[in-house]
Amino acid sequence: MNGRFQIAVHILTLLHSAGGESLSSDFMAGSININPVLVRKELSSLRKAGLVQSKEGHTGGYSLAKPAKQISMADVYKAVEQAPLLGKARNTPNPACTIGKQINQHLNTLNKQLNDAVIKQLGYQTLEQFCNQFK
Amino acid sequence: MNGRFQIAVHILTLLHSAGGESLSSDFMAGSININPVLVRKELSSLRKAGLVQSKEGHTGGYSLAKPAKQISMADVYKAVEQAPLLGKARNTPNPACTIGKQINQHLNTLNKQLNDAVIKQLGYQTLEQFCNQFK
DNA sequence: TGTACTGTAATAAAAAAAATTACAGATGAA
DNA sequence: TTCATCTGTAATTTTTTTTATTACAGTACA
Repeated sequence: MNGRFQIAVHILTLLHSAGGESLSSDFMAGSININPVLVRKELSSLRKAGLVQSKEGHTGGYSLAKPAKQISMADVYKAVEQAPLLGKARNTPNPACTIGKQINQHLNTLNKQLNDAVIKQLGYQTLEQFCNQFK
Repeated sequence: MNGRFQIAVHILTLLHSAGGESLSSDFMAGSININPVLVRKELSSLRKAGLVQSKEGHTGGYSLAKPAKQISMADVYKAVEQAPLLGKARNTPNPACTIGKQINQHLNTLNKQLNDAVIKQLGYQTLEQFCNQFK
């Protein structure tokens, strides 16, 4: 179980708190307390999802690509989550068994329904609302 | 990310399909295609949650502790899930940073809200309904 | 033109998950 | 009664995943 979502939220919160100023991956790594390369990797996902923008070179860094009001926690989730919510089984059920043969298909359906519910729930909260909790 | 939920559902589906007959952990391990000890560990959680019952000894084995109609997918989730849905960060954010100092608290709140939503969603489906999908 | 960045790839180290081994205890069958 | 077949766990090893580290090419500005 990894912590990509947490890291992504932490990054976005830092960027929002910077109020438009751009931040470097090294600076953010210091607040999150993880390796800067991981931060850049996460930022790469967030950039591809259109949530942050980056600038290379001397005065480079990262900033939000759009107002925090227009970024929902569902957007963050969609940007970083890859594995099914309820975990991913590494086994291959016995195809000679009636249950084993079909179970993955039904579990996938369940996972999809749940994923939709989670995205809906996370869609209720914006990054701005999340950040406003900080005093 | 582990596959405990999948395994638990697989176990319960097998037990339901057995129609009251008890099954051994070895038999179930064969359908799921994982180690029998893992199956017994999972069954241990399910037993503690009141979803299955077991009998030791020669003609021992496992069976459902109540009708599949009275077991919801939320019950299964609650019986086996331990880690937060969106993953668990292993870092300790920098306490000298305003954001770092508070972020875990706010992420926990978010996680709790999401957990409630997931339990609600999973509560809509019973084990019986899940099993009825199998042909 | 050198310094401070981003962007990745490749590799190593650490942590988590799963498999395996081992064995005590229960229960019914031979 | 004793043996075979189970459950229930603990301890250990193996495998897989996650995170950290190293390395370096490319960009932009001072």
